[in-house]
Amino acid sequence: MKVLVVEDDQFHARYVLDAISEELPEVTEIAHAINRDEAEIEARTGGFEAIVMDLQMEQGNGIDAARAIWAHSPQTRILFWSNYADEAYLRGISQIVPEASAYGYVLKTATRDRLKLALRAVLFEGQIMISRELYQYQRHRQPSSALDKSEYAVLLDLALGLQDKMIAERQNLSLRTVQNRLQSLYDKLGIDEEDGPALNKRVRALNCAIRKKALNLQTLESAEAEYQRWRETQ
Amino acid sequence: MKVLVVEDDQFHARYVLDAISEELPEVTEIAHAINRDEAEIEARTGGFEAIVMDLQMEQGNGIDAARAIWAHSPQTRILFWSNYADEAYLRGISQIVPEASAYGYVLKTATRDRLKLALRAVLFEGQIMISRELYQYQRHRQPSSALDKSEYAVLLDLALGLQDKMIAERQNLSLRTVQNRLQSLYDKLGIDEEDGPALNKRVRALNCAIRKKALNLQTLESAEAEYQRWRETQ
DNA sequence: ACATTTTCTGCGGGAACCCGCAATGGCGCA
DNA sequence: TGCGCCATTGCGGGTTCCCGCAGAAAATGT
Repeated sequence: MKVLVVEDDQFHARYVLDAISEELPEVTEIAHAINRDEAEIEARTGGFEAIVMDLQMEQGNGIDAARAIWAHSPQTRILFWSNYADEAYLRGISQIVPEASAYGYVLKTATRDRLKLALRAVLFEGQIMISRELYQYQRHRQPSSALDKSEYAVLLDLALGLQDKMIAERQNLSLRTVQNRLQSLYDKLGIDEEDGPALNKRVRALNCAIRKKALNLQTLESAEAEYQRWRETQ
Repeated sequence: MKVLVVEDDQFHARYVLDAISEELPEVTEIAHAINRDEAEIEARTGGFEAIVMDLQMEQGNGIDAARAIWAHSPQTRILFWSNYADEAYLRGISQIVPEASAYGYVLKTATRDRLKLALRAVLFEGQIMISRELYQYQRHRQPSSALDKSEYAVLLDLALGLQDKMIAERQNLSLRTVQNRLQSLYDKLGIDEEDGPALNKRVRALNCAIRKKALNLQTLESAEAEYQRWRETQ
């Protein structure tokens, strides 16, 4: 079994490499990439069955790297190993994970035992394994506070700075429907329940989404890139 | 000389501790805190002359911790050791650093030699030392693209979601002047020069500020807390 | 098949926002 | 002192945004 580790922090890289060789004697070869370019080249040419990847890397972000890798070899199992329990990351990943693959999400603050467990479960057994801290965001039939898919899509467009008309065009909705989506977005982000004077709901929504970790810098960058691509074809 | 290291990542903590004992034999005692509470208690009771602190910690952020420490002992020298070269951090720090103290900002990606240099320069010699990657934001007489103090203040209020009238009240400006500030903010963030269809400038400004690292999650949290405090006294 | 609920859509109005124009008032410089 | 420059402020108008109302369309339950 061949495993690739993508991690730019040398200490964390060593830690994972050690954990892998301890927990998975089945692994015959371990490679190590320290940035996105290296990772994609290695993944394309190395024929790895499994990858451990840090989501925060210097150039680009881990989700885009994973998308590229999965586009080329959709059966690759990827364990994401991240500092942050952001809903934004989990949403980004679950949108791109292919049917044929397995993935996991472990926090760097997890114990060594939990990391080892995830390594075995995901890389070797092909299970899906998500850290409990994130699982709350997985609620599909939600308690009214989780964003559904279309609301999240509108949130992304709002975050880009698009106006209602443009969002309607991109989502193939009428203007009024977009405004309804925004309304429920405002509700779910809890914007009106704050007392105090009136706020600019649009900006407040972006602010809250970021503070609640529903969006983060990588999400914004990805959405921006996607929007620019969309605009070329409009 | 007594030094306190505030760092929640065990590997990075060990790295710094090693570097300190190698580079600064003058240090007689090294303590280690792994979160904000520990850091404040240690700093208050330990009588440290110098601190090395990670800006990203689990609870609260490093800047608020530094503010609390400096409020209690303003001569303490603090070397910030961070993963990110965000303008937001530098602005936050330079607003709270007391006259009597010295501080430094080093990236975790810096070489061991540069870290050692910063340790000696800041902790021992009491110099100011800022990583080159960040120094670009220090331009006081700026090439028209850097935000001046009042523009940054308006940016913070905008980011909170305040509307023009409220910003005017908080900054003691007329409505129209706030709008002028917003105008120059939009210019400097480069919002109009994008082709494409019109955007919602307010949201776009927040988006750009975040992508340009002029704001980050910690900034938003701090500004939010400060705003809530202000509202109590209104 | 029918009734009920939910979602989508258009219309209209009040509020907030963006910004051009012009008047005022400080500040430096010759 | 006088002149020009720039920040500040008020006014007005066009645009966008937020949202209540009500009808149309779709989904759901019986």
